Amino acid sequence: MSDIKPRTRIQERNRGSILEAALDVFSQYGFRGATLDMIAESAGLSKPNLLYYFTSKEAIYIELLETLLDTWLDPLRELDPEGKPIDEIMGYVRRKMDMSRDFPRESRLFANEILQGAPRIQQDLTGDLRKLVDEKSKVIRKWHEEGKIADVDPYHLIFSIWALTQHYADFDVQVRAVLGDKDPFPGANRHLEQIFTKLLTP
Amino acid sequence: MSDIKPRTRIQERNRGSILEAALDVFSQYGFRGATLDMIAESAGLSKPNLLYYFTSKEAIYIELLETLLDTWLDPLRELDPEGKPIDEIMGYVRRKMDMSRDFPRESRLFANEILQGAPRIQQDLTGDLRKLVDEKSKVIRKWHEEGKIADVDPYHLIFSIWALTQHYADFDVQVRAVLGDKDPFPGANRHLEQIFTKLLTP
DNA sequence: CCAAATATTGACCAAATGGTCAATATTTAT
DNA sequence: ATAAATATTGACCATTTGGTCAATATTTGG
Repeated sequence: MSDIKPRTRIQERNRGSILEAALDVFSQYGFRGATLDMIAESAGLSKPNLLYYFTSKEAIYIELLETLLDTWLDPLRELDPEGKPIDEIMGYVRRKMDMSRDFPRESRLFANEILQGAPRIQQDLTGDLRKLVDEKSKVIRKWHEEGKIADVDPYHLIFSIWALTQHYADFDVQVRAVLGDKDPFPGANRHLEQIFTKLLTP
Repeated sequence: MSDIKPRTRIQERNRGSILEAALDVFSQYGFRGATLDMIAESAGLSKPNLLYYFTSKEAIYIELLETLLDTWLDPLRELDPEGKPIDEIMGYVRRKMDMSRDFPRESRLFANEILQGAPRIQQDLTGDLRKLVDEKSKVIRKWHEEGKIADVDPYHLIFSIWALTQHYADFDVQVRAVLGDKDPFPGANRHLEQIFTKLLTP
């Protein structure tokens, strides 16, 4: 039934190396600024070898972007309309902070694609993302109408969460330059807890 | 005394066109992803003509970055230790929002340089920026000790202001994809006013 | 072990890129 | 009007870039 051959040991290994290396390079230099040579060198392969596994530079980039988008919306999807509102929102903030701490390169890949004008994910933005944000905005608005949280603009609340959490990944270089050797995340988590608790408490 | 020749009418015009075009291209694609041909075309000049005015791609980029950094810290410098704390901080937020609205490309140029690891402004980050943030953090801490504002982490407060204000410039494509045709800034300004007023009120 | 399948890579290619340069056009200032 | 200074750009260059390809090496599975 399935005509697709399973991936060999070497394919698994090398595709993984390439995607790992590519994530480094694309997240730093964006699509146009990255080169196949950079990625190949970082992956420990020759360029033709790399191109044995992926048909083109674009194919690598698209694979990374699609993987990223598959998971990037999950934290917001988990916001439960039946849960306690402040807990649910704070849970979302925590999930996003965990992602910024654990997947900074993915965050920067996304930031880079957005800075480029989002040429490859425009449909995702106006489609799935918009729908999800619309949906969760209704939930947040309803929570306010039930007196469970303060009156906030749901859209700008969600943008705030993105802005504040992703900043620690995207502007990591700047944050660490200012803070010196100190890990930013513990203080950031406390600070964001404070911001959103005060903001949302009715 | 001064050996420097004044710039001619044509030099002023063409340097301006080049810098304007370069800001467009560098803010979208970063240094590596931008090309002299793109900039020249956007400026309405030939590439050798462009290079008559600037010695290299790097020289154009550095000029833009230096101009940017000259003004980027001004809003924070204006924070007056003798003023009313919440007014002063809200003033800073407003100045930053005005910048995001009026100079989105500059914000994106900065974001792009940071994503690249800030190779050309590392000294600015660990030098002037750090000093200024340290200085204003002391002011904020003192305001709290005098009971004028709530207890907040001054560093993360400043990062929050950066994150929330710059987001509207840097992720403009995403914000507008979600909001549709609606101008994000009025709602954003109200929302940020709410966030910081609640956060800071003792 | 061995043949088939997969993986590797040096050599190569056309196009793109950051420039350089000299001939020519335009502007300036007297 | 005119000579000097400035501005413009086609042609060119060396290097880089995203690939392509065939010879060879390695792995796989019977």
